[in-house]
Amino acid sequence: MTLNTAAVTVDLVLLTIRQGALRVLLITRGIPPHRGKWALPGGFVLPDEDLDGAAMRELREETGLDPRAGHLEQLGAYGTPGRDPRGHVVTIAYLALLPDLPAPVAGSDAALAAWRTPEESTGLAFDHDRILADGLERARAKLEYTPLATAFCPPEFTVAELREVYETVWRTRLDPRNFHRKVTTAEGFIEPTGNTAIRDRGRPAQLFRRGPAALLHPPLLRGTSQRG
Amino acid sequence: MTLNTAAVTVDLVLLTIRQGALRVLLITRGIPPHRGKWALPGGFVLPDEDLDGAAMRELREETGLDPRAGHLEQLGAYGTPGRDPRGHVVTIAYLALLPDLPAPVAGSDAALAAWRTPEESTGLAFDHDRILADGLERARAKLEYTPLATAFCPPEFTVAELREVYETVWRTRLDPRNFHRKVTTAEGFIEPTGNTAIRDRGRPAQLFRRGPAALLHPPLLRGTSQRG
DNA sequence: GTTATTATCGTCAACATGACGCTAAACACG
DNA sequence: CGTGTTTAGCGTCATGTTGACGATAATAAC
Repeated sequence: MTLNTAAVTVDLVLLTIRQGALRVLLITRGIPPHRGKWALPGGFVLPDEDLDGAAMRELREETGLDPRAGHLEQLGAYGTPGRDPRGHVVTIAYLALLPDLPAPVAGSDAALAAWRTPEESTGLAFDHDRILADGLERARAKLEYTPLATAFCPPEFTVAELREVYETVWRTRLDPRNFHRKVTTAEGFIEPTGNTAIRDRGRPAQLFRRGPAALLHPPLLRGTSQRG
Repeated sequence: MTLNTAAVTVDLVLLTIRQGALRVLLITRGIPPHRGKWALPGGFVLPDEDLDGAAMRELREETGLDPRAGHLEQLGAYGTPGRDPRGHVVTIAYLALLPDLPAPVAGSDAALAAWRTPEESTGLAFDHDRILADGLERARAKLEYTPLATAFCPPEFTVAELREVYETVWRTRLDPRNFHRKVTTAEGFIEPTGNTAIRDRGRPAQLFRRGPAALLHPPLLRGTSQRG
């Protein structure tokens, strides 16, 4: 039965919004191959460990975050021969959308892990450039027809904060009034908590939490308005 | 580096429309485990073989079909410990949408392979019930916002044939007039070939081929009309 | 010819969208 | 306190899209 075996790893595309920009968590590799290069965090799947379980374990190890705080889903399998010089290594990539973390990165040396923008994140080890590109594309597409933008937000958030998620991930500006109408009328997207908050300036805003919907009806299409 | 290795297989969810129903290709297992049970076709990834390449090879072996005739995409990785009694086996599942094949199933014993409806396809070997369910869900979702319904059609097809694809996969009825308007106005979905064809009865219909679009704008949402 | 059947175009009300005006409620400043 | 600035959130309107369905065209069967 040992016709052909491969090592199986999981790699994580961890996305968050920090300092007004979409950022991905990268680590520097401490051991060969690609020693010293930037790479996506990841590791081997342990014996008797579920793929999803391995991804959740890695997420906890890298960020100290409970996977339930954000969103974690499988992105795809990458197994091109030669993608790892050590031999046949198949990696299962996962995509996570996370709220901005209170602590930088728990459990990791700050010099070895950093939140980078996608533009700063070229030349990664292995085929991680491709995996990152696939993850970004998946994230952008999913914001249209799922309520996953809320995964980038803390438990309570304002409509403006949710709009900033869309504007950041899609690299566009959205009309605040039309956006407000769309997200508050989309069934099950967000629910008012009854609380209000003052963010920087201006009138206080209502706080919302994520609603029960798994799909957006109608979707928030990207062809929305550009604001002056 | 041999910390933990697993066997890597590909399994295929091959969907087509035959005799007015959506059908999936199943095989009967000739060897243990699960000998005699129905299962999705699949096999081991060969050394130095790409995952996509292994899926295309299996597709050719099982159907005799060129992968370019339909659509083939990765569905996901399944690696729960215990899913295969032989040990740690991770499978990469692929989803294919295929036109109705001229020959039944080339290169396979007819008694060992069959096109079954999803309703007939419960109790499969391994975790193939789950993989099949995920594949069906993916196919249904993708018809909404991609032009992949054309992958179920021959190179030239009528609007009515395309509509039957949607009706079959979604298990609904769509209004022929509104459907015609939507697919002919959606940019790059289908292109007229200039030919016409008479199908069963009635006025001859124009023939179309698939257009260049990769995404449907606007999407064909499922909330369409029920016809009496 | 008449009838049955399907293709394709047209109409219309309901709804959704994008552009944008307007008021409300906070803070900063004098 | 009053005024200016900022953001929240509501309202309006022209335009586009959708679903329901009428009408006509083009074929085969008879």
